[in-house]
Amino acid sequence: MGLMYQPDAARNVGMEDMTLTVDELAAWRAFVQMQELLRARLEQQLQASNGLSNADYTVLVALSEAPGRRLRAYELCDALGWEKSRLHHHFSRMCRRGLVEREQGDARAIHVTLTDTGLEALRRAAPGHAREVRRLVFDRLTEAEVRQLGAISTCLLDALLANAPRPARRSRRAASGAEPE
Amino acid sequence: MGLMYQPDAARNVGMEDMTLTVDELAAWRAFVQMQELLRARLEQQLQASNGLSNADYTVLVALSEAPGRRLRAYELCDALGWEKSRLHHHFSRMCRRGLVEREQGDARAIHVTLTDTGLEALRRAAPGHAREVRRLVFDRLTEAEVRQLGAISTCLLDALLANAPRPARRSRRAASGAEPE
DNA sequence: TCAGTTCAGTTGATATGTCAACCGGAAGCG
DNA sequence: CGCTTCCGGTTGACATATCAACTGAACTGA
Repeated sequence: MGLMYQPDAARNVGMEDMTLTVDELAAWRAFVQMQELLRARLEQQLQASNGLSNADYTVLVALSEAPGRRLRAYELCDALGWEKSRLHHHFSRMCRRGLVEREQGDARAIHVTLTDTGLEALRRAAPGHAREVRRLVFDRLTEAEVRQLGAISTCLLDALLANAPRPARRSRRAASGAEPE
Repeated sequence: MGLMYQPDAARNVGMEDMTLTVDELAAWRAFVQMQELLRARLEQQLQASNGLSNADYTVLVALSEAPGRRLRAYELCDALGWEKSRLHHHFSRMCRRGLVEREQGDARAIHVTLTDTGLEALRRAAPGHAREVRRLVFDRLTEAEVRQLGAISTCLLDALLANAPRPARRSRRAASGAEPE
């Protein structure tokens, strides 16, 4: 997703049955580009200051909030919205760095546990990361815009979760409150 | 970036000097998750229907809009906001698939040219992709929300482009109108 | 109890993105 | 001219993400 959908694109590409209006086009392009740049910046800040990737950070946060600072692998997958393979690979890398530990539970259960090292890394990284988010995002928006952004995001997120891909996935917002179903 | 910044996270992680308000937290979490899911869905749709990645698609669109369907490598970098290394690697892969061609110009100039095959692939992919964007995003939003999303995105994007990282980058919105400077 | 299925987890191939180091032509400057 | 610096482009190492195939435990139903 990039700078596509410009009015010109319709001509060049044969999208005569244009599916998006000009306003939508403009909003979409700005959104996509903003979102990519923002992601890259946050990634760089985390990486440079703490040697963590966004993915690392996300895993650490999820574990730090779990009871006993650990979760079963598939729970973590659900919480993050990751597929099991991604988690497995990433988990292995984080294990090597001592941020998390693998524990064999009963039967097939594999527990992912946050180590002290991991928690310490998260503690060091969190304030700077939060500051960056404030600096790049919330310092630029009015209160109304923050509300709008939240509303739009929630609306789109719900739709995305609802019409899920293959297996009707369960709720993706783990760790926030009561478990679904 | 994931489910971080929950009120609980502050306790667990020692972010007592909380940098984000509760409202901001909620908006941020929804935004991040929505954005990741949306990206994944669009990627899957493109990949499944046309064997293209988002990155492929973005390159194809940028080239299709360029005069003569070609750009110098660094222009393409600028247009996409990619670093040269990323472009080089991706370009090589797309070359192998016959979507684009490499042309040695004068001196150091390398021209990236859209092939007929590439244009054809773009033509086949564009309508479905646009439909997916409409289905997942614009069908869910009111006109007001579309305007808000555009305004917020533009605002944040400008800020991101302004306080650029290392070398003060030039404008990132290429291919949309007159060339900068 | 056994067959078929589901499910958690693993693995490997491949695609993708990032970083830092490098190469050689171009530009600026004495 | 000769030197340095800048810059477009290349390369390789590595981290990351995705997919499909596989393993073996647990469930299901006869």
